[in-house]
Amino acid sequence: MSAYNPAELEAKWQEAWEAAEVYRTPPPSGAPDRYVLEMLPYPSGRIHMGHVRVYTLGDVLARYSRACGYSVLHPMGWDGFGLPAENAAMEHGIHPAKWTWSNIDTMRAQLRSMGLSYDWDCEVATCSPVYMREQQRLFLKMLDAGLIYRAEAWANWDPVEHTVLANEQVIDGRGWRSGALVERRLLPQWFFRITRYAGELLDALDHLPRWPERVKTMQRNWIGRSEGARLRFQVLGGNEEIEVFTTRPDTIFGATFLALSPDHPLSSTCADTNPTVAAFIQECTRDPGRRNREAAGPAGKTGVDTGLRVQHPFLERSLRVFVADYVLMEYGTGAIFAVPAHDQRDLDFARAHELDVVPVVDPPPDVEHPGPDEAYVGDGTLKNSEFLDGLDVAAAKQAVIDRLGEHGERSIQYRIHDWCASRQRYWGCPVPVVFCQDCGVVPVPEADLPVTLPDDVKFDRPGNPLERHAAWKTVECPACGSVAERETQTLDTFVDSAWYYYRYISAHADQPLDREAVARWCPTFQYVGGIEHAILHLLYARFFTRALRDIGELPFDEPFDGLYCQGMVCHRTYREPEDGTWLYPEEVEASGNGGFRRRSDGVPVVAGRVEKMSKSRRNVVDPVDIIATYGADVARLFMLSDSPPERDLEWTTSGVEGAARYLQRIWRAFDELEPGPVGAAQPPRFAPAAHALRQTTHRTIRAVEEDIEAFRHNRAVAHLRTLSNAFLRFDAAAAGTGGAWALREALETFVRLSAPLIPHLAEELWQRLGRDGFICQDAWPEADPDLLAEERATIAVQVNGKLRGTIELALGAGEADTREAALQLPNVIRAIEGAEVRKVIVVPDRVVNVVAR
RNA sequence: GCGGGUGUGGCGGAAUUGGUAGACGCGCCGGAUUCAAAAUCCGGUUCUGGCAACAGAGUGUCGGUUCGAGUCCGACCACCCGCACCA
Repeated sequence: MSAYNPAELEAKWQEAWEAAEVYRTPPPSGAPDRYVLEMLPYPSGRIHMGHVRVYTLGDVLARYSRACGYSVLHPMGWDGFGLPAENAAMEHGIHPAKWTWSNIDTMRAQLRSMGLSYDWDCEVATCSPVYMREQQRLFLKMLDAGLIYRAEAWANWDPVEHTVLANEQVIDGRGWRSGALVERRLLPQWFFRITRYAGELLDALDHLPRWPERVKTMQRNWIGRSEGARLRFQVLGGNEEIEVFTTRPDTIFGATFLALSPDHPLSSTCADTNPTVAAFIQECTRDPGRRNREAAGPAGKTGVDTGLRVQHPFLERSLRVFVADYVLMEYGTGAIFAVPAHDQRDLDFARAHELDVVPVVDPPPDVEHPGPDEAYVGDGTLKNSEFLDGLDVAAAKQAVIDRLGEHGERSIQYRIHDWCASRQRYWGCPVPVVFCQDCGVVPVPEADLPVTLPDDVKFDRPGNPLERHAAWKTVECPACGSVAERETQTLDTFVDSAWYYYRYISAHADQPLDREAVARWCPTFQYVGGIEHAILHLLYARFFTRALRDIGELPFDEPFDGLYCQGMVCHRTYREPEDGTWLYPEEVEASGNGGFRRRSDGVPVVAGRVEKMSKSRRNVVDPVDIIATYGADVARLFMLSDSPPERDLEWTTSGVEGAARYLQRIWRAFDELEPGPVGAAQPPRFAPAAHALRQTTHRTIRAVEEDIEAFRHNRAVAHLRTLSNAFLRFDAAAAGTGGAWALREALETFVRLSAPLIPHLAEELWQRLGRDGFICQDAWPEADPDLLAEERATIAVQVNGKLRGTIELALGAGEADTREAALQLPNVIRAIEGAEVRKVIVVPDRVVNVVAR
C-alpha cells in the first residue's frame, strides 16, 4: 500500500490525458453537442482563487456532460489586451507584449495543474495578430453597416489612465479601475450603435430562463426604458424649437418653466450673448462633480434664466427658460418642461428661484396630501387642466398625446447610450482606419490587415505612445495615395471579449467566424463567470451577437442560453495590532480561545471581517501553494463543498484540511476494502445489508446528477460523503449474499460520480479497482428505479401538530392501518389522555396528526 | 429614493417545495490507540430541565391562513448588492 501522493498522481494523470488527447473536441457524431464556457481570464501572471472556483465549476459541468454522452466543447483563452501590461511596462520597463505572453505561459501551466478538461487546440489570445486581424475585419464590416460611427462627444476622461471610459466604466464618478475622479472632455470617439438594439436587448431578457434574475434585472435597469412623449416648444421671437422628453405629458398644464442642460446647444447659443449664462455654464463644466450627483433640497439645484420664453402648446401662456445643472444632456433631449407640483427636482428648483407651483393632479381621497415642499408623484385626478380635468393620470397621458399634433408625439426613451469603444492606449487592438486630408476616414484595405502595434515604443511618460510614433502613424492614404495618418486610438478590451467565444470555435479559420462550426456549438449551453460582468461584458456580448447577425455572420440572437454567476472567494482579514498593517494568512496562527497571533513573535493579531480576497488587504491564499501542498483535487473539492456556488465562499485552513483528510480516507478505504472481482455477474439475491448499500448507491446516483445539473455542488459533495460513509462502515464478509458485489458496485459508482469533481484521484482509483480505460471517458451510471423506491415508510405521529413519535410501516399502508398504529403509540395515548379525539388526519406514508381537545 | 437579494445550531449549510427542522461537513467535547503527541478510529454535539424515559422552547420580528408553516399571505426589522438629479 502506498500513501496518497497528489503531486505525483496528478502529474501522472495529466500527462496521460494529454498523451491520449482525451479532451479534444469531438467531430460531429450524432451525439448532442454542448458548449461549456467560462469567462476567459486576464493574464495577470498568476491564477487566483476566484479562477479556481469558476474553472472548477465549468470543468465539473464539462466532465459530467461528457459522461452523459454529450459531445463537449470546453475551451480556454486569454483576454490579452489591457492596461496592467502598460503599467508593468512603465514600472519595470518590460514591453507589454513580452509581459503578457510570458504571463500567459505561466498561467496556462497553472491552469493545467488544476486538471481542467480544456481542448487547448482552440486556445485564443485576444492580443494575437490573428485575433486582431479578424476583429479588425469585423470592425470594418460593422463600420460599413452603420453599426459603428465616429463622433465628437463629451467623454469620460480618466486622468490617471489617460484614457476615455465608457459610461459603464464610471462608478460613482470615478474610473472603474483607477478610482480617479473622471473629467469631461470633448473628443472624437468611436461608438458602437448599441442603442439601435436597446428594445431588442431588453425584450429578449424575458426569453432567457436560465439566466439569473438579478443579472436580468441589472440589465433592464441599465437599458432603462421609459415611455412618454416628445414635445416641441416654440421659442418666442425666434425660429428655434426646444424639444423635451417627458414621462408625464399629463402634467403639461402644471408646467411653469423649461430647463435646459448646461451642455444643451441652445444654452451655448444663449451664452454667446448672455454673460450670466456663459458664466454659469463655465462653472458647470469646470466642476463636473456637481453634476451626475444628486443634491437634496432647493440648495442643490442651481441655474440661471436665459431670458428666452416658449409658447405653451395648449395655453396662451408663455414659459420662462432656464439653464439648470440638474438637467442632464445625456438623457432624453437635454431639456425638460418643469412641473414643480409633481416632480421633486422641479419643485426644489422652483422654491430656490421663487417660481410658480401649479398642482394639476389631486391625490385620491385616501392618500395624504403632500407638504408644501413635497411634490406629489402618484396617481390621482386631473384638475386645472382644461380638457384633461377629471381624468386619471393614465387616461390624461393618452389624451394629451392624442391632442399634441405638431407639438409632439409618443416616444420611448432609453437610458443606455451608444458604446464608446475607443481608448487612448497602446496595448489594445488598433482601430483599422486612416485619416486623409482629402478622403476623410478611410478603412485599411483587407490585404493590409491586421494593423499591428509597433514594437519600438517607450513608456517613459503618460499618454498614448502611438501618438508619438511618427513612423507608425504616417501612412499612405489607401484611397488617394497622399500622406495620411493612422488612427492612434485602440479598442476597448470589452470589444475583444464581446466575441472571443465564437473565435474558439473558429480558431483555425481564415475568416472571423467558421459559420458551420459556430452553428454546431452555439448558442453556448452554459456560461460561467463572475457577477461583476452582469452589465458590461454580458451586454456587449449580447449586442455583438446581434450586430454579427445583422452583418450576416450568425444565424441567432443570443450568445448564452445559460448563465451562472458564482460567488466570490473570501478570507478573514488580519491586522497588525500596533500600526494596523495587513497580515497575510500564512503569517498568522490560531492562539486557541478563538483568537489569533503572529506566527513569528506570538503577538496577538486583530482579526477583521471576512472579505473578498484582495492583494490590498493581503487576505489571499495562492492556489499554486495550495495545489503544491494538498493537490488540485483537494482544492477543487473544497471549492465545491459547503457553500452553494452562487454564494460567497470563505476559504479556511480547516476547510481545506477537512477536504484533504477526506480524500486520504477514501484512498485508504480503497486499499482496505475488499470488493468482488471486476465484471462478476450480478447475484440473483442480496442479503439485507448488501441490499441497503445498493439502495444508498443508487439513491446517490440520482441525487448527485440532480445536484450537478442544478449547480448545487455542495449538496452533491454531501451526497457523495453519505455514500462513502456507507461503504466505509460496510463489512462485505459479514453482509452475506451479494456483499462483495454490492461493495464493488458502490466503489465503482463512487468513482464515477466523483470523477467530475476530483478527476485525478478518480482515475487512480478506477485503475486500482482493476478497470481499464479512462474514467473521464466512461459513462455516467444509471440509477435503478427499483432501488430508489423505499419499501418502508417512517411516519411522523403528531398530537395537535406536535411530534409525539414515529411509526414504521410498509410503504403504501392503508389509512386505517396507519391510523390504528399511530393511536397505539404509548406516547400518543399519554398525550391524548383525558382529551377528546376530534379528528385524525392521515397522510399515507407521511404523517398522522391527532387533533384532540 | 428605486430595483433585487439574504436572514435556520458555535460556524458553512441541508430540508422531497405545506408533512419528523438541523442531512453533509467544520469546530468542539468525551473515549480508544500512544511513553507522549500528531495522525487515525469510535461516540456525542440546537437550546433549557432531567441520570434517563421524556417535557418545554426553537428557522430575523409581529400577526394571519391551516389539522400541520423554515416553506404560503400581510406588516415590519437587519444586512448585502445594483442603479440613482434618468425628466
